[in-house]
Amino acid sequence: MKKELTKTYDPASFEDRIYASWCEAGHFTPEVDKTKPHYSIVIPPPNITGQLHMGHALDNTLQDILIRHKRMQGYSTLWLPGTDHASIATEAKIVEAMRKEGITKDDIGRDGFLERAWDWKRQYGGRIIEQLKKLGSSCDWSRERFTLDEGCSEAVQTVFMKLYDKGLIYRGNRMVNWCPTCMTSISDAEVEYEDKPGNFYHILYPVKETGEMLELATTRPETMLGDTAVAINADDPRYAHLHGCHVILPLINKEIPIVCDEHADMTKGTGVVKITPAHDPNDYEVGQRHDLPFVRVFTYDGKMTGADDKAAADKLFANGTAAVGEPEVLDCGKYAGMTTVEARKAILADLEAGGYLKEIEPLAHNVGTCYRCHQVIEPMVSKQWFVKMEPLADPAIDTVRGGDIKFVPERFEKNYFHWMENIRDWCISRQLWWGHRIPAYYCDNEACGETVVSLTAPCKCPKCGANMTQDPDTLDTWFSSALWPFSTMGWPKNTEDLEYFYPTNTLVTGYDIITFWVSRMIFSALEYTGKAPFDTVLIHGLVRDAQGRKMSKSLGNGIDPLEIIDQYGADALRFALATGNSPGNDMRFSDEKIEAARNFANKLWNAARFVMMNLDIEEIVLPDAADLAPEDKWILSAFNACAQNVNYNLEKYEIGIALSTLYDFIWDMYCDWYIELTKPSLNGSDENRKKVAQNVLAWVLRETLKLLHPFMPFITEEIYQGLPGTEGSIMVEAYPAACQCRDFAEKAQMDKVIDAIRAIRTRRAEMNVPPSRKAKVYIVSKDTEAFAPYCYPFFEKLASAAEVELVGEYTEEGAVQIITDSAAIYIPMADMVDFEAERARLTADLKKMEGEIKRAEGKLSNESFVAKAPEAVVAAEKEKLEKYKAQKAGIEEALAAIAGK
RNA sequence: GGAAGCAUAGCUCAGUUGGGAGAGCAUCUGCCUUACAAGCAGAGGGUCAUAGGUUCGAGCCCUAUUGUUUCCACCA
Repeated sequence: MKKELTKTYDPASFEDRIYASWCEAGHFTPEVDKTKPHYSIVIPPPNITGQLHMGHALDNTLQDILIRHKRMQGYSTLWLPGTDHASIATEAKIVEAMRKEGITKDDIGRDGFLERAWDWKRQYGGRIIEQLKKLGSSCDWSRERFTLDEGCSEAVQTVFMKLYDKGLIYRGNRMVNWCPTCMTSISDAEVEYEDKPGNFYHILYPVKETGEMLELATTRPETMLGDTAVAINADDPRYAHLHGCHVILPLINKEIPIVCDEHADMTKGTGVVKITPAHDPNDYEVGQRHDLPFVRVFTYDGKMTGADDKAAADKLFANGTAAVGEPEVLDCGKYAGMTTVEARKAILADLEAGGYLKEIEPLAHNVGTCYRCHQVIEPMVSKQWFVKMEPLADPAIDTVRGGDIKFVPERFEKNYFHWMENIRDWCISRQLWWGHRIPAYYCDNEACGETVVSLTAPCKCPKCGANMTQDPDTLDTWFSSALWPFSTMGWPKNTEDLEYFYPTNTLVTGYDIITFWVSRMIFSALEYTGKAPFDTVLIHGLVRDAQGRKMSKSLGNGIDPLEIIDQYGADALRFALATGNSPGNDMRFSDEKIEAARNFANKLWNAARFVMMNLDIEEIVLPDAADLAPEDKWILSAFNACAQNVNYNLEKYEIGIALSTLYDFIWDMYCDWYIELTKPSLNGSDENRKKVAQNVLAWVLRETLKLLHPFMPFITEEIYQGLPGTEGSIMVEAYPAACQCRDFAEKAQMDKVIDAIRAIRTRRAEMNVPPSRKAKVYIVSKDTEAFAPYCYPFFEKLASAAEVELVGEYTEEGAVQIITDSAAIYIPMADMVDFEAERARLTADLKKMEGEIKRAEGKLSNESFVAKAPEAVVAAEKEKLEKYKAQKAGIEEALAAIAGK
C-alpha cells in the first residue's frame, strides 16, 4: 500500500529525504557507456568563499533542468561539480581574519599562510556545495573537483610550460593595473570603471627656454613628481614655437622635455598633457615612443616612494640587473610615505603657494577600481608574466564564427567577438600566495639571470650551477578556471572521462563573465585539446530585486535563496526562477513570484491528493482507445500537445516557455477541467467507466509529473512514489514524448461542450445567479454527437444545470438565450430575464458578429490574400467565417424570439 | 566614442517561423460547488514608445526618433 499524501504541501517534510535517496541510489553518477550518447555540463565553479546567492540559484536551476531532461531522455549524463579557489577573495578573507588576531602574512610566512588557507578551505569550502544540494542539483559528487587540487594543478603547470615553450608566455615590465589594497596586479578584465566626481587641475609649468608658463590640466596632480615630459600635438599652432624646448617641473625643479605626440589632443584641456610613463597607460606608450625615463613615485601599497625605495631600485641599476623597462624610483622627499590622497593635498597646497595652480575645474571622470575590493586601482609599471593573446584569439574567433560553438541568445556572440578582436595581452601573475605558484625558477646569481620553467624544481642553475629560487607569485584564478572543462576530466592524462564526456555540451552562465571565463575557456580548450570545450553557451541574466536593482551587499537588498527554500521549498524557488525567464534577460525576484510558485506546487499537490484518494487500482494502465470517453481523449490530446511543446522548447533552451506551458496544462487543463469532468464518473455507478477514468487520471498525472520533474524534482518525486505501480525514482524514468496515438479527433467535441459550459457560466455570472439556483438547460444543436447525453452531467456539475435536454428547437418564451459556435442554449428563468437588457446584449453581439463577418469576408475577397497567404491560413479564415455566420443566425433567431417583449 | 538589450493591461513580464494581443499579481462581482480560500466561477482593463517603410497581412522584419538599461573603449 502506497502512503497517502499529507493534507497540505509541506516541502520541508520531504525534500532532504528525497535528495538523500537520490544520492544513495547513485542516480547522479553516470555510466560511461560508449554505446550510449552522452551529455555533459561542467558547473561554473562557485568560489569557496561564497554563499549561495540568487545568481547561483538561477544558474544551477537551469543546469539541473537541462541535465535532468537529458538524463530522462536516456543520455549518459554528467554534471560535474566543483569549486574555485578564488585567489584574491580567499586570500583577502584569510588576511582579514588574521588581522583580527593581530597577525600579518609576513609573521607566519608562506607555508604558515598556506596551511591556514587550506584549513579555511576544509572548514568553509564545502559550505556552498551543501547549499547547492538543497537546491536539488543532480551533480555527480563523486567527481567533485577543486581548481587547486592535484589534477587541476598539474593541468595548470603543464599549460604554463607549453605556452612558455611556445613563446606565448613571457615575463616583462609592463603597465599593469595595480590594486594597492589587494597588493597585487590584476588583469584588464578585472578592472571596473566607476564614475566618480573629481577635479581638473590646471597647473603651470615654466618653460626653460622662453620663460613663459605652460598651462596643462590633470586629474591626478600627485603623479607629477613622476613626470618625465610634457606632450603637445605637433600640429597645434599654439605651441609651435615650443618644439624642442623644456619645462621645469615645479616643486622638484627638474628639467623635462616637451615632446610632440599624437596623444596630445588639441581639443582637450589646454592641449598640453603631462607625461608620467610609470603611472598611466597612455603615458606609458608615449614614454616608449619617445624613449623617456620611467619614474615610479608610488609604492605597491599606495604611498609616495622615499629614500629606501629609491636605494633598493638604484641597486638594481648599479649592478646592471635592472631589466629593460624597469622604472627608476624617485625619493619624493617631503611627500615620501604619504598616501596618494594626502600627497595630492600637499602637492596642491605647495603648487598654490608657488603660484603654479591656476584653476580647479570640477570634472566627473571614470576611475578604474578593483572588481574584488572596489578600491581605486593604480596603473603601475611592474614586472609580470603575460600571455600573448593574439595567436590564441584567432582560432577562438573562428570556432564561434564557424558555428562550432553557439551562444544562446546569439547576440552575445557580438560581445565575444568584440572582446576577442581587440584583445590585449593577459597579465597572469598575481602577488598572492593562495593559488597556483608560477613554475618559473630564477638563478640566484644575478649576473647569470637564467630562468627555468619546469614542473619540478631544478636543483641547480643549468647555466652556472648556482641555486635557483622559484617565482614567488601565483597565477590569476581565471588561468585555472580557463582549463576547467578538461582539467576536471583528467587532462593532461588521456582518461576515460576525457574521452567520453569531453567536449562538454552546454555551458550555462551569466553574461557578466563571458569575457572573464567563457572566452578564456574557448581559446584554452582549442589550444590544448584541439576541441571546442562545449557546443552551446546558454547565457542568462541577472536576478534583480523587486525594484529591479542589482542585489548587493552594500544595498542590503539581497535575497537569501536558503531562506526562500526554508520558507517555500526548493521547487518553488526553482519554479520562480525558471518561469518566464528568457535567455540573456535579467529578471526580478519578488514575494509575489515566489508565492505564485508555491501556490502552483500546492495546486499540484492537491490535485495529486485528489487523484490518489479516488484510486483503487494496483497499477496504472492506459485504457484502449475504444474505452475512452470524450473527456479522456480530450485530456490525452492536450497532454500530447503539452509534451510536444515542452520538449521542443527545452531543446531550444526556452526553459521559461516550457515551464509555463506545463503550468497552464496542469492548472487549466488538468485541474480546472479534466478533474472536474471526471467527478461524475468517479462518483457514478458505472464501474467500468470509473476504472477508465481512474486510469486516465493517474496516467496523465504520472506522465505530467515526469514532464515537470526536471523543473520541480522534489514534489514530482514525492507524488510519483505515492502512485500505484511505481518503483524506483522518477528521475530515471523515460521523459515523455508526444505520440500521434494520443491525438484524438474527438477532442473537438469536448471543446464544444466546454465552450457551452463557459458561456452558461458567463451568462449566469452576469445576471448574478448564484450556483445554488439550478435550472433546466435546453440545447439546440446540429452537433448531436458532441451534445449527446453523456455530457449532461458536465452541465449539471459545472454549469448549475438541474437537467439537460437536447431539443430540435426551443420555442417557449421567457428563457435566457446563449449562443455559441455550435449550439443555442435556452435556460428558462423567466423571473431573471430583463428583456430590455437581453435585447441590448443580443443587439450588441449581433453587431459584433456582423463586424467580424465583414472583416473575414473582406479578407477572403482580397485576391492577393487568397493567392499569397498559406492555404492553412485561408482555410482557417473560411472556417471562422462559417462559425460567425452560424452564430449570427442564432442571435437573430434569439432576437426574433423576444421581439415585442 | 563603439555596440547591444529593453519599451506590450495598474504592476511584473511572456509572446516560437509575420496570420485577429496572453499570464501572474492587483482591482471588481459571485461562490466555503467534499483535492486545493495557497482555492473556484466570472468581469473590467492594451493606438503593443513615436514616425515612416517592406508585406495580401506587422507586437514580431527594415529605417529614423525618443526614453531607459547594460557592455566595451577613452577620458591627460
